[in-house]
Amino acid sequence: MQTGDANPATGPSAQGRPRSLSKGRKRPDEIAEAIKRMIVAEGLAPGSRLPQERELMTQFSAGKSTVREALKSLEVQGLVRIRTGPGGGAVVEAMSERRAMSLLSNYLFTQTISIADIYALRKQLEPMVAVSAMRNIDAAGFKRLGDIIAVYDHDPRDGEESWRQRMAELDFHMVVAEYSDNALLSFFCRFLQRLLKDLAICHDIYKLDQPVLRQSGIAHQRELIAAMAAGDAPRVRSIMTEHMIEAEMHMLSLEAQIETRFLNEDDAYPPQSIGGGTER
Amino acid sequence: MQTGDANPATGPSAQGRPRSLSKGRKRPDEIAEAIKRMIVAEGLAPGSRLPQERELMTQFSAGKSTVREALKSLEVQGLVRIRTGPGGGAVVEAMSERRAMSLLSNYLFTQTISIADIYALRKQLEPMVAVSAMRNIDAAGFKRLGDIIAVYDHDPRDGEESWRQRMAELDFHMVVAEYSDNALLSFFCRFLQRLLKDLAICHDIYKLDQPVLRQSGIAHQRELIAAMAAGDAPRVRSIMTEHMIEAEMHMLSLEAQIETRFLNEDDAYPPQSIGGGTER
DNA sequence: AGATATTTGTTCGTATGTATT
DNA sequence: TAATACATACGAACAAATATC
Repeated sequence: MQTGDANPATGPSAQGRPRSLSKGRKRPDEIAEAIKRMIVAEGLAPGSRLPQERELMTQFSAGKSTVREALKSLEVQGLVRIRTGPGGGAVVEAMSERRAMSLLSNYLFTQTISIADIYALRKQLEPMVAVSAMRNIDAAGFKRLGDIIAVYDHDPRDGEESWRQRMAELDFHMVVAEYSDNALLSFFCRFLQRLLKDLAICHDIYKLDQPVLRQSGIAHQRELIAAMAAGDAPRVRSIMTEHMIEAEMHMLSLEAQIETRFLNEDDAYPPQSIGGGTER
Repeated sequence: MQTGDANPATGPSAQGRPRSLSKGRKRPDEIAEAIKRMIVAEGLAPGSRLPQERELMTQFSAGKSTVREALKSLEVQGLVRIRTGPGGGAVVEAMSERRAMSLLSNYLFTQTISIADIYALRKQLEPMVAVSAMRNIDAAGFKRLGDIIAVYDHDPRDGEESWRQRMAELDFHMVVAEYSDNALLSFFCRFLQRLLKDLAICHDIYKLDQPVLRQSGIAHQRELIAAMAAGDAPRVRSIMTEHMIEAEMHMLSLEAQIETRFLNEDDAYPPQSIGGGTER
């Protein structure tokens, strides 16, 4: 049964769309939910292929564009990726951290967030994540941290380089959090770091070089690496706490209230635009 | 210029779609991004109306279903709501916390999360959020908290009621977090609470009554209310910390590793299904 | 490398549902 | 109630991408 019985030009006559009931819910959403249920029910892992457009059309007796909308919805939610060509179609996908952050930033867009808010959290979470990372980091990880420090181990030539150094400082913490095995903690930390990278207000702050602070930051980070290598959890915690307090004081001395700016999942660090729709 | 010059049945001949460049990006995504940019550029607040389908079609020289897909994408992201009828169309919307959590849970679905992970965070964040809430809560807030406690101020008749009591205990913390003016902190706490409500493993745990723990929990919460009313921040912090430690011990004694289950934004507390696509 | 087949991507006329006036 | 304005849905035709031979 081909939805419309291949009714040529006449069209309207035998419309025949049962459409169970039009109880508020719209067709594409119903289909999207049905597909989701299918994914969980069959325990489809990332990589599994879903039925293709054609088949979904008949399966749900829906039109092409309706099915497409449903698929689009799933794509935006980061649950599937759609490919063209032979053997193409929708494949189940694991949502990227990047997309999760973009989506979340859309929510925060309407909220008011201050730098103080962010640091109130970082003061608690960064020490925790550092201790957690300590238990998993390896030589390669330490090398990555060392390489990052090298980026800001000298005076910046201009505001541009100063900004890049601040980004690298945040990358340092990004890498640390990456080694934590607490996925929630890691995500929260990295999200806060991402916010600091993208917030419009911070952008201006980062252009100013603060030699004293930068020196102190590097000192803290080197001590941190040593403490992590030594497996000294209390020391890791206290160093990171002090590091955060210092960073907070610096940031607070500049700006207080800011409006959340959007993160864009595609661009590098553009301070404004809403979080991404589709990967790449 | 009407997209296709109202070319009747001939159709294909003068296709004339410039399509700037087909560099990987697909049309609906381009349009969605363009609309997003429009929203930020013009600073459209929630409630503002976007151009309607017809106009967007001409504006982007795109077909109906293409525009529709773009709009669908924005809808899933919680940025607009679409209404039918005269004066209908897409209106800018503030993303709901509920949807933000659903979307985020889709990401966590593929990660491994343990109860210990959740409580490691709660131990830090709940005391913080309680202190933060203390500064904003009013008489009405205290009344809400008291009413919630009443739900579990007695022995449950069965596993069903025991479960409802556990939900109410989490609601207590939900309300506390609601009064914090740190939107990030509040969101993180409430998200953790939501996870505890929806995780499949927890579902089983909640069916067992633990009279001793419940009594102790109530005692803590009553002390907490008193400390908040008195504006005693250190006391609020220490009570909540102890409360969390106790709760963690209880939960850990039951289960360790769990797979993240999805949150569903529509249903009440169903332990499995992927987070919602569209509101309501 | 080029041709071909497969499958998604996009358009557009038509028809219908739904909310406003 | 009717008219109107708008979204919602269908599906055939065509375009573009991509895998396979």
